[in-house]
Amino acid sequence: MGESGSAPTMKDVAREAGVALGTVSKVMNGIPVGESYRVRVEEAVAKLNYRVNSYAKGLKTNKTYTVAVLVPNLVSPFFARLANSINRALSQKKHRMLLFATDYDPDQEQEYVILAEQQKVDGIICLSYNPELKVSDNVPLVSIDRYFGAKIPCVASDNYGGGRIAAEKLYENGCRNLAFMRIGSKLTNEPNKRKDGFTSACEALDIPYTLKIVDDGTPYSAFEDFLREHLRDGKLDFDGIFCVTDSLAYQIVRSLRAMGVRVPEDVQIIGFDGTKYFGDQDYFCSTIVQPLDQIAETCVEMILEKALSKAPSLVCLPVQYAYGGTTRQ
Amino acid sequence: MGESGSAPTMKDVAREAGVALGTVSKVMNGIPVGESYRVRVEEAVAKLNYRVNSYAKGLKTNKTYTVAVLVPNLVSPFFARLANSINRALSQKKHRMLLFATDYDPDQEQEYVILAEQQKVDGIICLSYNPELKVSDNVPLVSIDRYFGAKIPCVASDNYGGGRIAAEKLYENGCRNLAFMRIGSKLTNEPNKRKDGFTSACEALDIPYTLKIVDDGTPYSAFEDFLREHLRDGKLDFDGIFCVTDSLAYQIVRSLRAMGVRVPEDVQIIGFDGTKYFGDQDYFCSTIVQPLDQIAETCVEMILEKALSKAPSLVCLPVQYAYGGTTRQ
DNA sequence: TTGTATGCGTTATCAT
DNA sequence: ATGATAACGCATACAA
Repeated sequence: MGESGSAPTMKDVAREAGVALGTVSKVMNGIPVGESYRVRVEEAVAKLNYRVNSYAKGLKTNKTYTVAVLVPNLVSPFFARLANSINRALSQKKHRMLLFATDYDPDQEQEYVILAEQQKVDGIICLSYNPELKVSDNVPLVSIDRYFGAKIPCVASDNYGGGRIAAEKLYENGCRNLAFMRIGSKLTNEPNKRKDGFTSACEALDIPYTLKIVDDGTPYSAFEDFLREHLRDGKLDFDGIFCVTDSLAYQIVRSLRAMGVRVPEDVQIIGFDGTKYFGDQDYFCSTIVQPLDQIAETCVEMILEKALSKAPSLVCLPVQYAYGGTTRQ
Repeated sequence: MGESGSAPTMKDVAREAGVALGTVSKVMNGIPVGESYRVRVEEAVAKLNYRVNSYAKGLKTNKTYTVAVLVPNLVSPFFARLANSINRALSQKKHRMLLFATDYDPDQEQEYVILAEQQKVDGIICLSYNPELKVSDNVPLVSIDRYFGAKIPCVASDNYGGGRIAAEKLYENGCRNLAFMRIGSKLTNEPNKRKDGFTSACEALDIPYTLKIVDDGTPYSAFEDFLREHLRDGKLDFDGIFCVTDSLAYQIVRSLRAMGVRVPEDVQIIGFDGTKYFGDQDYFCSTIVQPLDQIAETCVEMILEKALSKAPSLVCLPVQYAYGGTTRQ
């Protein structure tokens, strides 16, 4: 292309079309120019296969149409779907997505934030596990699921409400003795509210509940031990279990079935997230579905909003119960 | 930051440190300068929280350390894992990933390729469904799973070998009447070779086989009809089935069990991809595992290689059988 | 309406 | 070794 094999520039186009540089710029940006000029420029563009250099443009305009997205990985279906939804939302607004996988590592998160800043992105959307993430205040940042303080807007599902719905649904389905299970960080993030909503609903319904909460890194067998402790004569103490994620719920279902406990006949189980087989088939389990598209769209809108400073500091979006085979219908 | 609220530049740092612009540049790029100068610059950088503007740098150096990755979506576990592996491989080589989801749409693919070119990426890695994708020849492109001709390197699993392994494994496990099932594009992409390897092995083993291949868009029920046609007195004609993907295999297993056919007792099933529950738990089914990390690393190495022109036009990487509960062990 | 000139933040080539 | 200066490709204010 161009003269020498490197990409053609506006100058090449201008020479080819026999017009001035500024005219080419105008045509490329849809600014009206004389009809004949426009045609000649467009022909030259087509002939040379010219592409605007967005680096030069970005340097000049201080706008890159690029947003950095930080998630732990793309292997967990939840993160993958989240990234997918964010990507779609950005794409609709003519923005591109720079994706960083942090692997839950606070140091990497910090490093990627710095990289994103160098990259002069128009904003950063992150699902962070670094409680003391430092970010320059000249780049907009929206957090998902983690409240960083009033200065940084946080978008999350209504985790508290989801916990309530789970308890209420189990109650409605006849359960009278519930359990909540969770493995997770001690960081104060929004998903922790799932438990609070759950216990609050149990208390309102006046039914007993048991909590089994273990720290990150605890082997899964801790849950199996817990289940076994509550198993007497092949019957479980509980008739309903709320698990903090679908992933955990799925494992619990397997363990219970292996122990001879029937799901949902003997015990009903509800997970959280709304994960589906292969992304598009059935739900793994009955679940509280997170509105990922809505979360993504909200994040993107907030990031691209100029007035981020006076955005709400926490946005909670409504969740929904969905049947997935591990509850009575 | 800086003076006015906008990000500080090298000029600001130079003024703050009382040195010349060029000196700051050298420090930022690790080029040796006098010890005292270096310290002063570093202090100024820290004080101002200065970040190199990669757009200015990219404009000057014509190197962006950014690679565009095009996949259909991040919802399918296979694509998500692939993107994850590519991201990791790029990250290790100090490159960033610009992710585009094409939704299988040839027009969008073309559009994103153009966008990537504008973005002056150092290369493009794509898993394309557009047989006539046009790409300027001044930007390196590596294709996954689709052979575009000798000029564009293609990286893929050894799909043919995988098909063979599936047939041989089923035979080894006692199967003597096999079936292959597939839903998929008629485009000539590498995964089509799964069938060829399978049939070739069947013929070598001298065992009969049946093919059920339907076009994209065909409802899944076509497979259930097919199964029912081959069901006599609760027994299936086949004792082994090779499915083109884990996703299909999973559905087939469900259908069969619903029909009262036992898996793996009555019929053994092998899928393809190596997909796991929630990305990190068990395999969905017995499967031919694709070496995603290796595919990703190969793509990245080739893209960052200067001598892409004399790269091999097709690289096939070895696959492996893995037990996942739908075969006899 | 079209053309010209300046500067965005950086690197690199010069003299010094 | 350090400091001044010219590009990189583009947008834009200004002059024609």
